[in-house]
Amino acid sequence: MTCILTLLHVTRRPIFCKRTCVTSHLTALHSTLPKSETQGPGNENESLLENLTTLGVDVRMVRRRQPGVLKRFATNEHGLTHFLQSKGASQEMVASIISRFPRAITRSGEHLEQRWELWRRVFKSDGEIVNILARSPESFFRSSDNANLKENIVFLGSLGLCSKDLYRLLTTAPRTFSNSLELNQQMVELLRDVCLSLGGKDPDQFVRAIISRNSYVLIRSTKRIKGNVSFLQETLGLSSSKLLELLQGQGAEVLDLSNEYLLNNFRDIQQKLLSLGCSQDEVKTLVVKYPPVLYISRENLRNKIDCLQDGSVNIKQIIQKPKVLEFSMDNLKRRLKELQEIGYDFEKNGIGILDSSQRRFDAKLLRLSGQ
DNA sequence: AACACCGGGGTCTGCCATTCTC
DNA sequence: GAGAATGGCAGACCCCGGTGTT
Repeated sequence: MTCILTLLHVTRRPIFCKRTCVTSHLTALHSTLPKSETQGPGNENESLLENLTTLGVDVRMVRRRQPGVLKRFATNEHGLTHFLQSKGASQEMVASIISRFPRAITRSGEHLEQRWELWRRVFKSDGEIVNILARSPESFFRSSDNANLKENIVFLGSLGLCSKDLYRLLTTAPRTFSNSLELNQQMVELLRDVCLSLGGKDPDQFVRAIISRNSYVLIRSTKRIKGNVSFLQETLGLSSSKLLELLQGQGAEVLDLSNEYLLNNFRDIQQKLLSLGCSQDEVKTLVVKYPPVLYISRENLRNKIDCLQDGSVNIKQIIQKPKVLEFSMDNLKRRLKELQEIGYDFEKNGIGILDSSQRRFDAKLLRLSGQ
């Protein structure tokens, strides 16, 4: 298990204003909180409150999130602080970690050492773990069951994921670690069942394919995944083998969306295309050719289609080459404008130029301008 | 050279509800 | 019955380039 590591770079996925929303939400919430939540009940441990304040912890946040912790007499805030600092966390990080997941201070030094050692079986440096902790304290601290964690690591390793995929799984969805072993096993069983029910011959390979393409599957409910598979099956009317292929391919990317979101987005796509004179079959063609279209928010999708149409791209061309929808609005607008300036004819030349990489697009544009 | 096809890369938490445990 | 542990939820893309074919 010690070889489960490969370096990976971390950049982005839309982090949906979550943190800023929480902050503003907090400010708004605080002004309306009942007195007991801002001042605290009388049975809180005063010396603990002092300790936390000294450490820079946001006690109001603690009181709001896990008030029971403040009533405890035996806590380990200093031990936790020293422990995390010895691993490279800054004082601010520690304060933020405790503020966001107060129960962290109830973990003993021995427990922390053990848990860290287990995480280190997957991550090769303390710094990587510190970064994840700073991002998501709950993933590390929510469970106190180290034996379960150990079993989870063994189980996830036994799925036969390549080291890169396993590392990515636990970097991007560290909550997987804190799931009960049973929960993770249930999801894997569900995926195997889906595969077998669709006539697949290699359920293990299917599980690996799904997890490799969508790291979030294991932190979703089986109800959600099951619902989405059923929805795709019923809506797209594909044969079992075609659906199996879809799920192992780009279809995996939309499996973790909420059932309702998937349904609503499909309806939006359908409504938009039908209003443009397309047939029901063409709606399905679009989704099958490019399942991630279900991921795109309603407004974004409408804007992109409108923008392309305004730039003289035909909706039928979009259906045939839906990958163009993957590009940002800004990018599409820019390209359409540049192409318009040189009189590019989409009807004659197709829309392939729109979904090429920037480098290829620029090179092509240069050639066309030079002619 | 130009194009189409295709798959790769990166990427998630903080909260609430329910169940468990003491 | 309180606090701890665990399960589940909402939210909502973009870009690059290898390779085979003509």
